[in-house]
Amino acid sequence: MEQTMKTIEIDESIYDLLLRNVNSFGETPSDVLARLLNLAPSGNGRRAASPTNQVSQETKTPIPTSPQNPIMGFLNSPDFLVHGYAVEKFLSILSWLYKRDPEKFAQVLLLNGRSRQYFGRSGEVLEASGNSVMPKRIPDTPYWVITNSPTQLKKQMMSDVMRLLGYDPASSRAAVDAVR
Amino acid sequence: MEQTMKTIEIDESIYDLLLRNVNSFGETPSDVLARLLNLAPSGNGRRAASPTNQVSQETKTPIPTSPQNPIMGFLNSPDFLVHGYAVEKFLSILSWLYKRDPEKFAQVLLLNGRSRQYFGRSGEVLEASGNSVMPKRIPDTPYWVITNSPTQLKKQMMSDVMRLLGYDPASSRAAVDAVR
DNA sequence: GAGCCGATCGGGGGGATGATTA
DNA sequence: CCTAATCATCCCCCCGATCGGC
Repeated sequence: MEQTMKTIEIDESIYDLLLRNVNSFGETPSDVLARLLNLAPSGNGRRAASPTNQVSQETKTPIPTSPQNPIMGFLNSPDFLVHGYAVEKFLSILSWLYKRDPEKFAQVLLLNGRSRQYFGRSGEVLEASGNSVMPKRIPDTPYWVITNSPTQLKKQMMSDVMRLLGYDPASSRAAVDAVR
Repeated sequence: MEQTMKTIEIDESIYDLLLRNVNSFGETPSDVLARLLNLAPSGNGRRAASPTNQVSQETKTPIPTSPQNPIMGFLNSPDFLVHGYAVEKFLSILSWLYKRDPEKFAQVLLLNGRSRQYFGRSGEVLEASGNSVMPKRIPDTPYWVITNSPTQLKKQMMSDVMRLLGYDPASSRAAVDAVR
């Protein structure tokens, strides 16, 4: 067990829970936790084989292919798949996001870069914040976005928008990957 | 909602797992654990048939999640969540603190390092106290802070500010953790 | 402004890292 | 001299916007 240990404080009720789940002599709180959380024990011993695990253990997100995710459905729909350019896809996704929750979408107005304003209620606002910003109206929406940016930045913007609007990482990743 | 706390040592891999499962600012390891261990079979739709993995808990008390004190509300608000950089978050929190009590905020002027002045009423004051100090105005505030410091020091500063302004440890910790 | 998209490259800033000092 | 904490240099990444490609 050559592992770095960390010390944390836990609520007594959790402590009790751990106690109740001690399975053999000599188990440390860490051992019990590892089992309960379904982690492979660090050094020794066996692990409880339990495939379905609720806890997100890795950063790797297995991308769901079926529309378990509302946005997946959209990203695979003809309406979206028509688009060829990254800009079109970018705008299209934003438009869909707006439609899903027009109120909350207003939050995107908070996003900006070092100097540029990323979103606005008019193209002029955006033009004022930088040069050759190429503002475009997000279709069927009262909002505008800047459009002159590396694809990588468009992805970044999409990621920020998704986070702000409260989407889960998987949906966010899907949307980001779709900007291309 | 005061609970006795217990201190335990856990494997670093578990610690990392907890970190990856932090859902909102201000959550303690205990909060995260509570959520993970408490997991109902499945939140949505189908249930994972994995009794092997089920935690024995006759605990009827739903384990408390993070208390909602005012600053946590802010830390989870769009206004704060927009920010990507540690500096931005740092400034944003300070701005919020100022707004809550502009008078008392003046206390921060007392904070300094070995040679550098940390806060001031102008950028020049701060520049005079060190090199490449990168003074920035705290938004919507007559105060400036130095900005060129390791994140760890920004956290320290935040901690000091919170203490000076009389915030409780939980709020302080939440603010400190949010600088990242 | 009006052709439009977006890669490329210059510039600037964040903040890690190594230096410095108590 | 050694350690811990602060300082500030400087690398790297990110953003901006020009300009090449279609």
